[in-house]
Amino acid sequence: MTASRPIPRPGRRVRGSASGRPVMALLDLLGRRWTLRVIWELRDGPLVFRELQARCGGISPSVLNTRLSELRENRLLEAGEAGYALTALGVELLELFGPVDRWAERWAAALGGARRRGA
Amino acid sequence: MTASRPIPRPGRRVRGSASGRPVMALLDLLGRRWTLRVIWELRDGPLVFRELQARCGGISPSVLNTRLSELRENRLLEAGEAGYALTALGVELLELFGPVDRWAERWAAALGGARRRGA
DNA sequence: TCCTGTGCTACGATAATCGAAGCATAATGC
DNA sequence: GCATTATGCTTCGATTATCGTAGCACAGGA
Repeated sequence: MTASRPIPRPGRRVRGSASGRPVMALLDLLGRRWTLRVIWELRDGPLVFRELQARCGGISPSVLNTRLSELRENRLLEAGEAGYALTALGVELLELFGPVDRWAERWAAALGGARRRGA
Repeated sequence: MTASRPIPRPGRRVRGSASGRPVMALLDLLGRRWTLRVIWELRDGPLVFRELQARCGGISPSVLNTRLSELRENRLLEAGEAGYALTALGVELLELFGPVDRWAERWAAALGGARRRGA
């Protein structure tokens, strides 16, 4: 255990917010590197540790394990027979990102159409 | 110039993904520390630099400036008379988080009701 | 001129993340 | 029994991101 920051949880004080408002805890949790990506990669079903690691582009196992712990602690994810899977709560959260996926396409179109820079 | 990581953009390769899929770029962008929070704090209107910094719990100005650059570069935010404000795109993205806010409340309720640990 | 507020930079210190290697366990094949 | 493979996961040194404080340059206002 590397004993990093406390895992953000609703009702607790979180990074940069003394309020403990749920959304602040959520933003803290999701704002950590790879967290959003991990949830995203589990959208089509459970994945074992190493497969999940690969899907996340070779994220280092220590960080992945840390993220898995945080997400498990917050009941967004659980370990089962087939590997790690989103819980019912996790699926709900993921579903909120469905529109985000579609929006990202429009965002890309807006950026690509509006400017002619970069690659 | 600290020349950190390249700013993620749709169509470019991003952290842990060679695909350049818009949603991957978005996850990379939003997965950086304080990014979600900055967008969130601008939900009620423009804020000047220092006020935004304060709302984010005293985030260090260098990081805030980095985040602002990234968000400006991606047209989610712009600097105007009254300070920094979300663009139309930024508002759209924020609106996707409306359900997230409500969901966070239910999430907190689920966690609080289901377990009796921690403090 | 002296405040105050603005956006923002510099820089040393600290914490998070990386990258690679490896451990312990369990299942499989021989 | 013994090697092989796959599993979840740990360790550790190196790199990167973020922090925290101080301060600069500019623009009013008094």
